[in-house]
Amino acid sequence: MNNSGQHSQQFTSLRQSCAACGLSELCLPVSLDEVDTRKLDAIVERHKPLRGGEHIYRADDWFRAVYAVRSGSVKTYTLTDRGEEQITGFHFPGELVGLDAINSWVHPCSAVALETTSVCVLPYVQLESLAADIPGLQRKLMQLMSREIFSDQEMLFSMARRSAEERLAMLLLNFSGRFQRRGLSATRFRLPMARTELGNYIGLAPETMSRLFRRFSEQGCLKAEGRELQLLDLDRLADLAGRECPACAPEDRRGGN
Amino acid sequence: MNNSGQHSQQFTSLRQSCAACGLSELCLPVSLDEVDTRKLDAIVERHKPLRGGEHIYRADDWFRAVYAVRSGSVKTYTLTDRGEEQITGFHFPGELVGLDAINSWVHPCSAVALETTSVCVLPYVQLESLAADIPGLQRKLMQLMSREIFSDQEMLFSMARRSAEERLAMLLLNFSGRFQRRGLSATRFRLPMARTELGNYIGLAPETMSRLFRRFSEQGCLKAEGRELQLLDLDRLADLAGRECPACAPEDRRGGN
DNA sequence: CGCCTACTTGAGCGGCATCAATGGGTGTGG
DNA sequence: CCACACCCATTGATGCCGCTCAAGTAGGCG
Repeated sequence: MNNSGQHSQQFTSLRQSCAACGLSELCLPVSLDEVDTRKLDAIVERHKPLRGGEHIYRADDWFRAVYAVRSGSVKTYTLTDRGEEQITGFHFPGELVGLDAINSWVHPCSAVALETTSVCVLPYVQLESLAADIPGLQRKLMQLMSREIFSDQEMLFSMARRSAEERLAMLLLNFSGRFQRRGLSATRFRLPMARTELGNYIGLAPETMSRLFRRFSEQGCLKAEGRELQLLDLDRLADLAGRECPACAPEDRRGGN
Repeated sequence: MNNSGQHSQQFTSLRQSCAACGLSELCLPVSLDEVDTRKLDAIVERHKPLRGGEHIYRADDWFRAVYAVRSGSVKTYTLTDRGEEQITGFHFPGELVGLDAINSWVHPCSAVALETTSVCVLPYVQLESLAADIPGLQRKLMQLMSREIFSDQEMLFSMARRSAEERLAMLLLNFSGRFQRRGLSATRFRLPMARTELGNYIGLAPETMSRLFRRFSEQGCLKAEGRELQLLDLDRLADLAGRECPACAPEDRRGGN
């Protein structure tokens, strides 16, 4: 539809190598030797950064490559049959986007930058043949996909039965852990997305999100100023996320009996 | 527990080859030539069938292999921190189980046979090196994992906002499609699991499941006799699954207004 | 300055979990 | 063969959580 000009700017000197990338521990090249890393380097395309709101690909686009987030953040989403946006994931530096298209060769969801974001483009056909050459790369790819399956399932069964409070606590802890893996603070970070979007992702109405943030603040385990978050009590959040369901509070179960 | 004798039958001639397996279209060997299929055959272990209730592996077990369901059906589940079972998936012939363990080398959930079930054991280390030899196999593996990611995400965002009615309709259609892919009837099948388990999977109480089945029957789109199901109106079910949310029924929205 | 979107706060209601009790199906033991 | 236990399915009553609606505030941007 829209999408600004994207005036051709292929001249950017983006030949930063995988070897020099600070995310190599999180991304693909882990455990590759110098030669293999160079081979990988040779197929990676790096373009100029995307601005917030620009799409990496759209649902139903032909699948050509997977994308490694290098900086910034990415949101993936589909449109429901009712035309509403349904967010399927948030992706931070060191994480891959587009793996769900390998099976059908068509992207089942759209991916859009939430802020200024740069990604490494990994053309899939070449990545595949490279993986056949380099056992370590093949293994790493499989591991990444396996982890994606696992974390999706974890989210899945988290959503199924858990209360709104539990869902939000889990999401905050999930973010906390992912920021920490990147060497950032586990307790203090800035959300790149609106609260509405967080709510969309975990299946809660914006109003509920607002009330939850206030409740968490009142309980002293959270401080929020706009998108700037500070987790004040990780233990308490873990309690909120895990234990403490209506059915297992030791005292106070319903009026009678 | 129960189940007839199944006297130790190690002598069974279980060397049925992948080439002869009717599921080859669904499982791994698709598009492999005769030589490659034989190589795959060589690493596949086939044991005697499991009886209902027997485990393939348990959560926290060391990861050694992935498993292809050949006949019967499998349920995967974890225990929540509250000690309750949370079902993470149902798996039918031609589908792989255990892919979520590749990343950590430990099974994050348990897998148990729902009925008499036979599986092909695919030792992962050997599968991995075989995949490096056979590009077609590598691609197929990646596709399978990609599909798993996609369908998990689909389930995920299906659960997030949808009503109980929509969830059940989606699940029934999902099963219908999977039975059809195996060449079985899309409208008539026998569920291998209890309704309680279905409800557990989609996050609904058993009582709600019961009421939903009755409602669907009254609407004439379903006939259920115990675990024997007959989908009478797939179109109507699709409507229930997709459109028809509380917010978009054209008439009859709330009392007032 | 006006518009739009995000966020907040309050009021009301409905969907679905929960509790409770019953009935059927099946395996088990007398 | 029947009695019993156990699990699963059903049905009704009750109440809470979180969605919906409505209104107001605040912040970003042309």
